[in-house]
Amino acid sequence: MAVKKRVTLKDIADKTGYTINTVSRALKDKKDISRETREVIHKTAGQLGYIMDSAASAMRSGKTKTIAVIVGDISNPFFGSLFRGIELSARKSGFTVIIYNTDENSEWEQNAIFSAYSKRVDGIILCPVQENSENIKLLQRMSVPFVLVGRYFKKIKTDAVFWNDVKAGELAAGYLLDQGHVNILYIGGPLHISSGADRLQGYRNAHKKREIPVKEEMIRITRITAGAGLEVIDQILGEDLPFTAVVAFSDLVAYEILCALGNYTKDKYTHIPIVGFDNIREKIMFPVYFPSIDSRENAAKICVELLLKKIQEGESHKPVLRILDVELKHT
Amino acid sequence: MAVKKRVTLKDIADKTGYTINTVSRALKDKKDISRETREVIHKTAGQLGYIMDSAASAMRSGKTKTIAVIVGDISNPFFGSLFRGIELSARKSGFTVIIYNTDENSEWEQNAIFSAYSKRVDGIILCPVQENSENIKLLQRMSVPFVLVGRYFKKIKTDAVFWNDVKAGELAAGYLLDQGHVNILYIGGPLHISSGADRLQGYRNAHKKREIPVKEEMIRITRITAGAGLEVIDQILGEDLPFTAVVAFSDLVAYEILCALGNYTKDKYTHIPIVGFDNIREKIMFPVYFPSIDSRENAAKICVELLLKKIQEGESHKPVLRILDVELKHT
DNA sequence: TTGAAAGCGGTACCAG
DNA sequence: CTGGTACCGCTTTCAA
Repeated sequence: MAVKKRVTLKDIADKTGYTINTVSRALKDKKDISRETREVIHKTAGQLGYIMDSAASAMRSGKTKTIAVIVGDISNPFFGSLFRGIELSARKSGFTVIIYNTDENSEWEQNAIFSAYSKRVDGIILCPVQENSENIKLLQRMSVPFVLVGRYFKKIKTDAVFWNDVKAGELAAGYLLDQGHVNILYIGGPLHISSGADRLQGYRNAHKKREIPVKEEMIRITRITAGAGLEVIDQILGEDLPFTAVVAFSDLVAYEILCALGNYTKDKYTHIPIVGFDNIREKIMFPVYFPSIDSRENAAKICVELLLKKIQEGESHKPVLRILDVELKHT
Repeated sequence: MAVKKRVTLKDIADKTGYTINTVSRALKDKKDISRETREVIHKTAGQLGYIMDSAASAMRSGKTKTIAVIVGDISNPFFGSLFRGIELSARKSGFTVIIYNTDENSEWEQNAIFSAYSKRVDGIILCPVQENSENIKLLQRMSVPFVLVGRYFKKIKTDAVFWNDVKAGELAAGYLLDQGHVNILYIGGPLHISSGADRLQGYRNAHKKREIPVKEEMIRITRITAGAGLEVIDQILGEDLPFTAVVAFSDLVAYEILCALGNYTKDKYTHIPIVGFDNIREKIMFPVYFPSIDSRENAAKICVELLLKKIQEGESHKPVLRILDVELKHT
């Protein structure tokens, strides 16, 4: 049963005596084809091992049933887990997913967008780099349906699904402040990233509400790619900064910090009070415990639903902001 | 600068006065087009914001410059990291990557293969479920270039890149045996999976070489999807099994086991001797340390190179097995 | 060096 | 209910 050449509609048409057209419609179960015909065609299609050429289909119909997901780095479990959720939801609606990594770099982000457009994806889910807003404007000009995830632009109206990061930052810092800490090291992401700015704002708010002054030297901004946490903490430890607790930009950064601190304490497994974000331990079990901020909602699913809705509605769609509520979780 | 409709070659042709054909070849920098013409065409293409329709291109040329990666679960950092490496290598050669998750389920694996075929991917990198060999035979019949990663079939000749898992198992068990442990719990993957079978073989070999008897009740086979480690250890702890050390199927399972054991000891962070596989800490820092088996080679890169070679060579390609040497790494 | 024409494999649209 | 035909946008081949 060698299947060297691709089986096409024509092969089925030849074998059954119907036209390509009829075969095409029969296989799509259009109701204007008689039950008998449909069955015959389906059967021979099965026998021949027919698999539709989606490139051809896409070309004519303009629909690829494919969405692109563009994120910083898929090997980051936060994105990995998000992506997995997206794939699951997308699959349920018959969509396939292409992935692009930006490494938090605008140029690669642009390449990804171009490539996705070139492949005629039906829509894009993007966690934007946010160094500038060029790429977003580009997406808008191309009029490809897209949804931002995890980050948003204050000045541009787009669909977006993101966490309430001001509240997140406030919860994190507040938790530690309420334990009596007043020197809380804050290691956060760049301020051009909305979550970076918002979480820091939350950190400040928490202090203000408790009338505790924020010490600016406790605030450290860093890259959010892998290894960044290590670098910062390494530097900080050279400064003799009197911090007694830490708010880390993500659980991953928190782990990096604990790794680094481990080198400076006798017992590697006694760690200082630290709070992270993303609650990665809910997805990947890990035997080191600290509180983490997260939402109860399924961001991935919400993204996909929103995107599909947007794809359906087309131009008439009005931008929707879905802000996910967050809470502090003790695993 | 509204770019509503897609810009096509025709638009450029109309604007420059050349034919579609000439435009196409000019944009591909074929040398049978005069420098002048090329420049004019490139310039107007830029002005109009032309982006090639790869669906159309693929249809005619048969090449999509896309590969599919099919793995168990991308949210597993092992696969996430592998995938990332694949994407990096593929990108360098101008390839895009589609991803499919099988959840270690043959049926989904088949769907993934069909979908990839339908999208006319140029090649596939697959970590096979191995419940049976139907899907591999399917791939061979479809004559899509593919490379297996992490697992191989003893009875079927295919291209494959995988770790020396017998040695891996031997190193892991040997390390613990040499520390004086004689009751080493082995928590491994299903035996139909090559790495599951091979690592267990290695565990046995290590005992044999040291003339230490293997106690069969120390051998536990489990699923390898998330949470499986927890289940097994939970059950084992009800049995009062006198193990003093553990060989875990992967670092992820090791972490799960440490989580579970944490519930039964006073100090959560004092853990029993355990050895894992994959050395996930090399990619993602975690402040819990134990030895892990891994290779020095870049599996992802090797996979991509092999696949691209196979794509180029076509039918003439002879299957290649790349067995990666492994070692025990103390982070 | 450039142009004309024939497809790639489907789908949309209209006719019968 | 089924067939005919144009056509999606690009690449290939051959001719000029």
